[in-house]
Amino acid sequence: MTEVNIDHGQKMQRPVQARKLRTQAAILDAARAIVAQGGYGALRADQLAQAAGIAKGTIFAHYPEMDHLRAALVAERLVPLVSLSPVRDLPGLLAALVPVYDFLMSDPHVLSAVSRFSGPEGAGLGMAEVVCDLTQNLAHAIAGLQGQGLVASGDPVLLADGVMAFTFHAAGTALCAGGAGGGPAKAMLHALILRWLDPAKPKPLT
Amino acid sequence: MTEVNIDHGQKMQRPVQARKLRTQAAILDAARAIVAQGGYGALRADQLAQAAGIAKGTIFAHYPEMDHLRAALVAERLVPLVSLSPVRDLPGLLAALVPVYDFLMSDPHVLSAVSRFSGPEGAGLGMAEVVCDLTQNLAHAIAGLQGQGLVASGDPVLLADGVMAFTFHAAGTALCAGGAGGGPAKAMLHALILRWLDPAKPKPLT
DNA sequence: CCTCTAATTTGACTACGGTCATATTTGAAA
DNA sequence: TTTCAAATATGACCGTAGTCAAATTAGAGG
Repeated sequence: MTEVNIDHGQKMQRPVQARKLRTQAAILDAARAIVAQGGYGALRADQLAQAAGIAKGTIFAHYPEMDHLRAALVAERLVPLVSLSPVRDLPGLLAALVPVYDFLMSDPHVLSAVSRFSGPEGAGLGMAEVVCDLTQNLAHAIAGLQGQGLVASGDPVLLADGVMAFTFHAAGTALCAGGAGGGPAKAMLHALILRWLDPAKPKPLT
Repeated sequence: MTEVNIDHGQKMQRPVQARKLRTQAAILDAARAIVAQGGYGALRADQLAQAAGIAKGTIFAHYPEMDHLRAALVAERLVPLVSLSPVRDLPGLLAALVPVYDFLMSDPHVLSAVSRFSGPEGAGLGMAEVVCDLTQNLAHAIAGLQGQGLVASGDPVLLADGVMAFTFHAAGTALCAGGAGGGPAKAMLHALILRWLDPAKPKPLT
C-alpha cells in the first residue's frame, strides 16, 4: 500500500498547512481590532469575516462558536495579568489581584468566557492553561507568605482556589450590580480574602 | 374630579388587566412543561408561543429576553431549596447546601441565570429575592452554630457570602469539567467550606 | 508534469431571538 | 350606550449564529 500508517488501522493525518495558520492569524488580528474598537459584544461573524478577508463559514471551521473565539482573545489578554507582581505581604497580594479583578468585571463576556472555558473545553484556546497558571502562581505566592508567617497555614492550593472563588464571585456581583466595580463588591472581595488568609484569629464574638 | 392623580403631573397608570395575568400564567405553565421535558436549553420562543396559545411577540412583551423567563423558572425552583433544613452542626450545614449545589450544576442555564440575575436586574423575576433569602438563611444558620462554638467567630453575613462564593465556584467548576458533579468539585467545595468555617486552627506548617 | 487524497475554504441556507408598527381589547368616563 | 385612551397582543420582518454539501487548494507520490 502507498499510504503510510503509523498506527495500524488509523488514517494518516497530514500536518497542518501554513494556509490554515495564516487564516487563523487573520481572524485573530481582525477580531482584536474589532474588540479594541467596540468590546467583545461587538464581534459579528460576517463583519469579522469581511475584515479578515475570508468567508463567514471559515470562522466556524476554526472556532465552533463565536464564544470560543472570544475566549481565545480573553485568554491572551489574561496572560500578562497572571504573572502576579512580586508579593511581599498580604496587602501586596490583594494589590496584585486587582488587575485580574478589574479585567474580569470589565465586560460580561470576559467573566463568562473565563467561567465557561476554564475547564478542558478551553484547553485549545489557552484559557485552561492561563487559569491554571494563575492558580499556581497564587499558590506559590501564598506559600511564600506562609513561610514568613504572614498567611495562615494550610494547603496553598486550597487557599489559592478559595481566592479564585472569591475573585470570580466578586466580579460577578459587580457585573450584576451594573458594573460599579469600585463599589461594595471590591470591598467585599478584600474582606473575604483577608479573612481567608489572615493568620490572626478573628476577634471573639463575646 | 375625573382623574385620580396621586403624583401631580404624572400620567395616570391603570392597573394591570386580568388578561395580562392569564397570559403570563399561560407562558409560565407552557414553559415549565417544556423545561420539564427537555431542559432549559430546549425552550424555543416559537414552540413556547404555540404551546401557550399566544403569538411569539407576546412572550417578549412579558420578558425582554428568553433568559429572563428562564431566570423566573430557575428562581421558583430555587425557592424550596433556600429554606435550609435545620442545621445542628457543620456537616449538617454542608448537607443542607447539597441540593442547592446539585441544582446549580445540573444545567449551565441554571448557574448562568443565577449568576446574571442575582442583582437588581433579577428583582422582577424573583431571583434577587431568593438569592438574598439564601444568603440570609445561611447567615442565620452560621450565627446559630457560632453560638454553640461550632463555627469560627466573625460577621455571619461575610461568612455566608464566602459560602455562596464557594458554592457557585464549585458548581461552575463541575460544569466546566463536563458535569461530573459528584467528583472533585464537590470534594473541593466541602474542603473550602470546612476550612472557612471550622473554629479549630489549622495545624501549623512547622 | 499529472494524479489523487486529505485539508481547507466557501457561501447559500436554516433556525432562532428579538423588534416594531399595527390591531385588538379593556375599562372608565361621558 | 358610546367614546376614547391606555394596555395588551399580534405576526411579518430583520439580524445574526451556526450548518453543510460542494468547490478549491496543498502537497506527496508517481
